[in-house]
Amino acid sequence: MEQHDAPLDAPQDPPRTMPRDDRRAQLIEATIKVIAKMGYARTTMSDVARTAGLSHGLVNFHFQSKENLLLETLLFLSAEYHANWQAAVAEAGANPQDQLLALLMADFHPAICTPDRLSAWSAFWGEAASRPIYQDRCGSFDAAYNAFIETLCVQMNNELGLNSDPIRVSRILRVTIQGVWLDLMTLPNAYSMSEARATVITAANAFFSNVFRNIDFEA
Amino acid sequence: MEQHDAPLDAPQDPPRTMPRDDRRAQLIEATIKVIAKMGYARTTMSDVARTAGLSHGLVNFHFQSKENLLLETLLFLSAEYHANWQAAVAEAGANPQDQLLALLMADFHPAICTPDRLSAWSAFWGEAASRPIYQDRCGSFDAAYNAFIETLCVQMNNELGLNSDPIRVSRILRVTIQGVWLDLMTLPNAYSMSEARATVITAANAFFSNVFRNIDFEA
Amino acid sequence: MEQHDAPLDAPQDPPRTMPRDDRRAQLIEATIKVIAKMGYARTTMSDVARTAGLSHGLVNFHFQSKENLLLETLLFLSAEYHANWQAAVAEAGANPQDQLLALLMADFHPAICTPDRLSAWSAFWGEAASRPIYQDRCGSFDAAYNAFIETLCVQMNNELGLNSDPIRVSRILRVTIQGVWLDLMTLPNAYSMSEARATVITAANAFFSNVFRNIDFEA
Amino acid sequence: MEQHDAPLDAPQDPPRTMPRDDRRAQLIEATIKVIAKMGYARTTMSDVARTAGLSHGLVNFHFQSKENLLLETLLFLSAEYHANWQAAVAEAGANPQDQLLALLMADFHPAICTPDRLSAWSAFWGEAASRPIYQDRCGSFDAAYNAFIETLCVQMNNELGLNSDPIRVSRILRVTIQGVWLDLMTLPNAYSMSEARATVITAANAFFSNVFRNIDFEA
DNA sequence: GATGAATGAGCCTTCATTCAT
DNA sequence: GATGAATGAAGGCTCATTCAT
Repeated sequence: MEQHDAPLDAPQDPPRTMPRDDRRAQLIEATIKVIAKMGYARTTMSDVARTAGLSHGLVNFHFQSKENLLLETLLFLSAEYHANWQAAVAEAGANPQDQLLALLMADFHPAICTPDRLSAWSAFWGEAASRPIYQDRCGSFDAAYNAFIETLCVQMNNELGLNSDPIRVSRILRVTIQGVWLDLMTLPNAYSMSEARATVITAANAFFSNVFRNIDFEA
Repeated sequence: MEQHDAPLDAPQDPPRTMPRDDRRAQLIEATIKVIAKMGYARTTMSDVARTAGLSHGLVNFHFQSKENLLLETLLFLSAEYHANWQAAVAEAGANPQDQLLALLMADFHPAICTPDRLSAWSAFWGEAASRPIYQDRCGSFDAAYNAFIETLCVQMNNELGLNSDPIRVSRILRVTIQGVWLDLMTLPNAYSMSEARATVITAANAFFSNVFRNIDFEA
Repeated sequence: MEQHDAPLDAPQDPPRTMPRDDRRAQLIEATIKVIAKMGYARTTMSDVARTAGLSHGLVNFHFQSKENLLLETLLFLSAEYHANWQAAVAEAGANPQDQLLALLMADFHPAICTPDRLSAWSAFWGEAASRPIYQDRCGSFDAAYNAFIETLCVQMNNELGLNSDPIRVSRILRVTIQGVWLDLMTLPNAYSMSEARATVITAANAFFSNVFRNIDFEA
Repeated sequence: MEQHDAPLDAPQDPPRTMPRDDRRAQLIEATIKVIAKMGYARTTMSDVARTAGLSHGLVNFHFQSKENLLLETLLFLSAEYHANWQAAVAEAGANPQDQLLALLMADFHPAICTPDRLSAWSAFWGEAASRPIYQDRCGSFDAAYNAFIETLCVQMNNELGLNSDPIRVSRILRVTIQGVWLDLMTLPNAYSMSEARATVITAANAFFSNVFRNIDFEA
């Protein structure tokens, strides 16, 4: 506990004071953990503080209120999610088919698709129905995502000479990912991550002439 | 609401005491309403009692605890859901194609697919991740449902001479319905019930050679 | 449960309706049991009704309130206690020495000195300090008892030519019985009833020249 | 009570926050007062908090539950009782006769023998019969006490050449003190503290050849 | 007389929030 | 910045009491 007299260059000791943003990130990460473990309804400020290894007074200092802490946590998850698929798509190049595959697989990126994050997302979804302020961040995660996957479906149709309804197809792909996520959270004996990926690819293949037939799901 | 000065022959006057099961049903219905409106986390016993027009003591009298009231509510929803699709399938006859259509559309039956029930389901899903006792009732609603839709997919494949993976296809159909439900709850400007049905049919058509191409979604 | 059509002369079946006083006695006996088991603080009307095998509505019907039920229970115990030592003394004849012995042993009469009754007495004592209405019934059980044991001590002094203070001696004998009772209730490994009797006799012998030296404690 | 307009240098102002142990002691003292006044059964957390001049939330903060608060109060009384007679005996020197006198009189020490403490003890005794967890602390207050008074009785017998049963004698002395305490609590018109002391000494004299015949009870 | 559903006051407890140090 | 004691609103639960049947 004692810190006075600490020798210079003791890097393993967490500093007594940290930059604002680091503390905030630390607390948000703790919030995700607690929501995942306890559920939304039974998440308390003390749990969050204890998980972060901080005093509970600090949580209010940095986030003003529990309401705000939870909202900021959702905003963080939402931004992280957005950044993740944006990066994946950017890396995929200009080809719609590559972009769609990148988009579909992005949700299974290990930084995003952790048990804690899946649980936290589920918890926020459950509350969103009665919390207008959560809705536009939870509904489909991300309006830009919806717009983009629709665009891709249109481009795929054009490229492949198909005429399926891109709105419905993109919706099915989106909710399939969502549903697979929920399965991973909820099912007593859930299937593997590879099987989850395979399921999403199976859906995409059904609408786009099997173009993803040679994908390796283990990646 | 007022009853004073009730004219002679006012048969609508609710009896002060009711049979146990009727009161339980009444309280469960109130619980669904409150969860839908307030969300799981902010549902209180007083809300439930007030919504049912009863004293809060009665809720504990019939359900012993809040925990138990919520569990019984989930069990009720689960049983209701199960009974609904079972009835729909039974009515559809022996043809797998008719049975699958009946199954897919059953979830949109007006008795099941009300805003209150959708919201309540969402709320329970959100909690299920951290409540093992909820999981087997929420996971996929219903293990029998999963088994049955898989069987139907196998039969459809046989009949239509297809060889898609029935596990993955049935999973996609299931989560598509789930996802469409969540959309109806969560999206700021959700689409219509017909569009919801159409989306599910679109998914089924993609896997089963368009056999449902002539379905009327408005029914 | 069914009682209709009961053949004449079925004495083993408790009658649907009982005389007032029998029901009251039945409920008081149940109250003693419950207080003994649960303690005063955690005794509830429902416990009493359940122990008596009756509906809890009946308890209020017969006793108007919990407060009154408890008071009447104490009055019953008090009257029973009084009647017991009165009868014992009456049976002992006119000799003060025999009367004192009868009085001291009366408290160990099997009708009085049961675990349930001892516990119930302890519970009422504990409450008496803050309940003026209990005090004169609990303090020394019974003012007549105090007066009588003092009289006996005076008579014993006269007969034996002693001059100990009869007030203090009678007080010591009284509280010794009380204390032995409490021990039987409270001590983890209490001593036997014979040892309890022996202890009281030992006290009496100390003040009255060993006149009770040949008493058989096992009786 | 009022503090507004407090003059400069008002040192009596209680600090808003206190060390944990001080607050605990303060709350235990308040609990004793409330039990004494209301009895065990009607003691509420709010009463305790109000008596201590603190918010009710603080009681749970320091004691977690009512159950625990009451248990810790009993443990405190028990420890206090033990420390009191230990100190009295230590001060009395090595002579068994002096030690026994010190032990018998210790229970009337003004720090121990206050109306509030006597009432609280009575209340706990009353509950102990149905609370195993209270029993070993209430039974005879203190197993060490029992052992010690027995030892003293043996030593007194040896010194005085007597052969009374030390177990029964020590038991009578112990329950006489207990009974006198209960009298002070319970009797409508209880006798004085001096008379209480005199009664105990009278008992001791009866068993030990009047060795305490010259004691001044007023001390 | 007897029943048990219904009521509501009162209690214990939790927990978000404040604030002196 | 950081801490943790302190507050008090709010909620779950118990249980004595009532009352229609």
